[in-house]
Amino acid sequence: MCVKLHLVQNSSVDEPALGLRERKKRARREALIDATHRLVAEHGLDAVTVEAICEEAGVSARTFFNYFETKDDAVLGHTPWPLDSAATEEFATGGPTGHLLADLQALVSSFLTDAPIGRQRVARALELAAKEPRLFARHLAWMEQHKGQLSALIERRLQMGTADDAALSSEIVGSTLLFLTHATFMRWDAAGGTGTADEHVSAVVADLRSILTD
Amino acid sequence: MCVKLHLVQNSSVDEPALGLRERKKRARREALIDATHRLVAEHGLDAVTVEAICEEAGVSARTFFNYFETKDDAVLGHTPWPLDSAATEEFATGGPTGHLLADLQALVSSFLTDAPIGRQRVARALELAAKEPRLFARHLAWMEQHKGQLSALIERRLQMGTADDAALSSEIVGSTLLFLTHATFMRWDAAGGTGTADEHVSAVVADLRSILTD
DNA sequence: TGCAAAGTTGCAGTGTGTGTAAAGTTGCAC
DNA sequence: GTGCAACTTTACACACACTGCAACTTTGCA
Repeated sequence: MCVKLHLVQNSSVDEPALGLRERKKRARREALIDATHRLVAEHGLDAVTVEAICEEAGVSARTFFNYFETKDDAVLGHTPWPLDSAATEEFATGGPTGHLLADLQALVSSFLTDAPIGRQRVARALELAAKEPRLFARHLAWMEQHKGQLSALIERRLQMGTADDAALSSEIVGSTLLFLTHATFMRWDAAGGTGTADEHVSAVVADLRSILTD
Repeated sequence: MCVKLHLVQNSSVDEPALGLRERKKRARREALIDATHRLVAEHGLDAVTVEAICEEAGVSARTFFNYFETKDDAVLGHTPWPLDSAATEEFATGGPTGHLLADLQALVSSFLTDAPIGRQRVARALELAAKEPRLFARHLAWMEQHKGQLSALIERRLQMGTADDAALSSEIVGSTLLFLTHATFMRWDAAGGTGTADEHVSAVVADLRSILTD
């Protein structure tokens, strides 16, 4: 199968123009995700083989695994999580507001908003994940993988916080951060992708608080 | 390899004496878990094949998969979650205290305490899971698998609760329940398995509350 | 003792994921 | 443009997880 890649010229100003190599890489990555979505939507996760996906995308099976660790990751569009953004740095150094909870919410919001995969593709991934529990699990696992980095981030933050905050373990704060991200993600999805990440994370926090303060 | 099973005579009064068949089944199950623990502790998860485990346990590879869905499940001792215990029933019908939070805590505690696998084995599983992120992931996946049942449980409970509780979605309560279970599980492990599940779940709730009420 | 139900086993097969080395592309300096 | 270094893709071989199936063995029970 002969497939042409759509190479989009990056016209943003702050990002230096990407070379052909990098653009091809991204295009191929998205082509693989899209091919996976198409096939899985039609036949279901287990009935689709990596080989079939590769044929659809016009790429060798070996290449597939250069892009994704597992088949499931291709559906989810998972890639190593860029935990070195401006938002994470600001959080670690005590910002943006100085209140732990508010800043956690801001961080969750930035995670969901600046996802390294387009909004539409996220939506399609969610749709499929709802039908295939295994995908959901994989998503959780993927988040869990980054918990070490997250904990380190939080460790930095807690050391410059108030005495109150410092009494918390970075472990539990990290878990909470993951939980908030996850729950917000789901709530956003349940709302059909409408609204902003900010709104949803606030709603989740409110619910949680109401459960915990009986 | 010729391996003899240790068949423990069940002497409890309320449980009718188990037949030979059932006792053998349990013994084999535990033998498989133990063999897996031994080998994985020594060589690491990825270096241990199912075949090796079966040789150690004196069982055919095919039999292994009659007991566990995946290799990872054998480490974790996972088995279909018995969500029809007395504790779950009590929770669904508004008990034991009538306060949602307190009853959630009791439920978490019962999950961890009445695990269908012995305390020691749980401890060993936790030890191994700490070193192998994939196991953790699988554990999360396993919990996620039961979320549907959990949601149904919570749905029943919420319908007989106060107006306050009824405003919550069973979704978020279910997620919270899973989160509490998970976080407590980890905290218990971090404490080296000392203390009771009750104590740890309370501590987790306290921490969470302090994060959320800035 | 004998029969039905439950459990175990070997075997063949599918599919995921990895290591490796050769072949093809791109970036860049001259 | 030419040429070389760095990076990517690809084919191939392989290990291993896991499944379906059809004997075969063991247990429960009359």
